[in-house]
Amino acid sequence: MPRSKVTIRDVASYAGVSRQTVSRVINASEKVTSETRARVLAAIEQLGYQPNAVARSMARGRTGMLACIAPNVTDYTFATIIEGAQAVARSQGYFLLSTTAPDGETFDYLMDQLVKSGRVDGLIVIQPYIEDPSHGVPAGCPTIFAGGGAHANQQVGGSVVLDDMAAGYTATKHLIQLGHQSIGMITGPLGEVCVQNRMTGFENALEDSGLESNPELIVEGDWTASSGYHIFRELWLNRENRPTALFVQNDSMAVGVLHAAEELALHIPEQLSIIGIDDIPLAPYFHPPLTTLRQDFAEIGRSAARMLISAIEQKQTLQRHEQIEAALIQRQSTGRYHKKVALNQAF
Amino acid sequence: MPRSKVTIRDVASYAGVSRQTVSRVINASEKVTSETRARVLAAIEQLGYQPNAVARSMARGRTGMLACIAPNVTDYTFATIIEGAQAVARSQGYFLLSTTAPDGETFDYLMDQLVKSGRVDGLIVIQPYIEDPSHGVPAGCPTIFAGGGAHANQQVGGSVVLDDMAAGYTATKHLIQLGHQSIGMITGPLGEVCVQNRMTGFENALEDSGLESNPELIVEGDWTASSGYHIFRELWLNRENRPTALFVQNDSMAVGVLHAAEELALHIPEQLSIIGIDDIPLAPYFHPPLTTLRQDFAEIGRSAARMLISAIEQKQTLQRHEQIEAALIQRQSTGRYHKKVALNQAF
DNA sequence: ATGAAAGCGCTAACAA
DNA sequence: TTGTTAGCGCTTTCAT
Repeated sequence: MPRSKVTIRDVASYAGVSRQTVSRVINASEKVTSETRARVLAAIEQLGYQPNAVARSMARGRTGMLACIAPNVTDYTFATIIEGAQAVARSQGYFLLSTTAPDGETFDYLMDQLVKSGRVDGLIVIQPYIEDPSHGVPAGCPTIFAGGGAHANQQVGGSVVLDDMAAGYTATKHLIQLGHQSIGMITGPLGEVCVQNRMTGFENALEDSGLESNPELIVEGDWTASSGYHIFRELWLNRENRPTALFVQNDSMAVGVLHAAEELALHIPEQLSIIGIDDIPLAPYFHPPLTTLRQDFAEIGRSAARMLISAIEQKQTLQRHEQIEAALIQRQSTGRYHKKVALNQAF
Repeated sequence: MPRSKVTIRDVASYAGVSRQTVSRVINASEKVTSETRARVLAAIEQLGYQPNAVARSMARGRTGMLACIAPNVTDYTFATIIEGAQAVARSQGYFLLSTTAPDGETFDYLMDQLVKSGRVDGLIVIQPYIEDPSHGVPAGCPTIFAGGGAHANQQVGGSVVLDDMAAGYTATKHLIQLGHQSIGMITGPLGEVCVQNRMTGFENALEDSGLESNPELIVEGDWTASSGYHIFRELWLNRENRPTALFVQNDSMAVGVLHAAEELALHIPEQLSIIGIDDIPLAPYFHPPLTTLRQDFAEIGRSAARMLISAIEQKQTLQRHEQIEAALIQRQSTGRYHKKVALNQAF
């Protein structure tokens, strides 16, 4: 779109005032007579004037634009964080530019193009990987780390993360309370912070109940349903000890497991309990409906945006670190451990 | 982030040239001695200079920023379109700002803030509703309508849409070819363009095969799994004529149907064939794996971004209208119609 | 309460 | 090939 033709000058001359007065009106300054204000407002209305955002950014040195960087935007969890952040940003007069950084090189490029070139005032970074969480966010750029994991040792920036350790603990405890003693786990990629934390929660829960974790029953997946499917088949068909319950670190993989179990004519939860994490919208519609932990991703996004804007507007320091708890959603994929049922498949 | 402190002036004086020369170097103009260029480049490197994007936008009258407006960004289909568009945008040196416009008021606000205030150079609009598709996109703003439906009568702007009529036809034809004669349909919200087109395709396919469409077997859903679930229960339990096959206008609703069918102890596809649309990532993992039509959403986004950038750079006119075809993905939720099986439920 | 002047950092048009 | 002169549209001093 070519530059909008009507500028502050036009409004000023139309209203018979100086440009500064117009500026004062559109910036809601108090130091204008209500009469002058009315005249200016009328002129604005008449001319259909809309202040040029680029010029304002130029003059003010701030753009009112935030960026959210995530590995991708199609994943339900990331998208929901982004949507939450966008809602808050917009309500506070900011815009949120979301973009993907699948690798470090892209991330660096974005830092140049977004931050160093002054396109945005602040950053929400969703960076789930353990390796170098900040990955070179330019010093002085207000940044909030969201969702991924506790980068608590971050020298700059606040964070809003899931309490993954508690989530792993809760999920595992749920299975233990149902009487399960042989509990397996399918993890996400080991290079991600949340995966490690969920594992720790898992181990802690077992330990607190005097159970031993069996390394044979812990397998690394890649978050996809496909990986859950293949891992479970392998686990069920080729291992000596079969678990009676499985903690799967996200719902997509859990669906893969459910599907494989179905193919193997396994009865869920009678022969195997399965718990996921995320509570994606389709979770209640799986076969059977999936017990899982609900994460409030939208709230993470909202909270991150709030923190970021506060920091930008210097209302508060950036050192806050927030954790969002997950809630157990009990459906039909988990059930009490019944020794007989688990051992003989005579249904 | 406060304005980056090193400007083109600093580089100029450091390199002992004028600002204009620096400008030429960073804009890859040919009219610079390779020796000067080297000196300037060295200065840039030394000082860690990064051109200020806002100032460039100001001087050039263009921002290099595009916006994609969708009803939401969490829906898999929208998110995928956005991701495709982002990839192309970035590869061409643009940024894509995606944002949501759940209602007309928000849309208008965005037009002011994004277009009239000069924040973006062009627009990709995902507006699935029949009512006023352009909804007041300011004249002169390069715009591409994506995904929603054929706004072919759009006076301004091109479009990249799904061939929903063909999709509806293909889905229905598939069921007919399996021998089904009593075919029901669960549609999306009737106010959406694609819904109408898919219905037309459905009707056409029936007609071409000499079948009559039964209005009793056509019910409006809202795209959610929950609506599919409830509609199907109602359809199955309270209607006189049960269909032997169901065309469900998206995969989420199809999952709801599958779930309800499971609860009713129906055998799919022996007693009922179900076909969806979208091919969401989890479709192969449903119970049974869902036959559906795959839509290449990423390609829609890519194509839309390409068209938009071409239009902005005046490489071509905006009047192109592209249609993306869907592909039948045959899985296990559809099967041949067997009269006996359908009539007696003795499995 | 209002206005005049001086930039913000860059590019475009013209000169040299 | 390089430098000079003007802006882009707005906000921010500082006067008045």
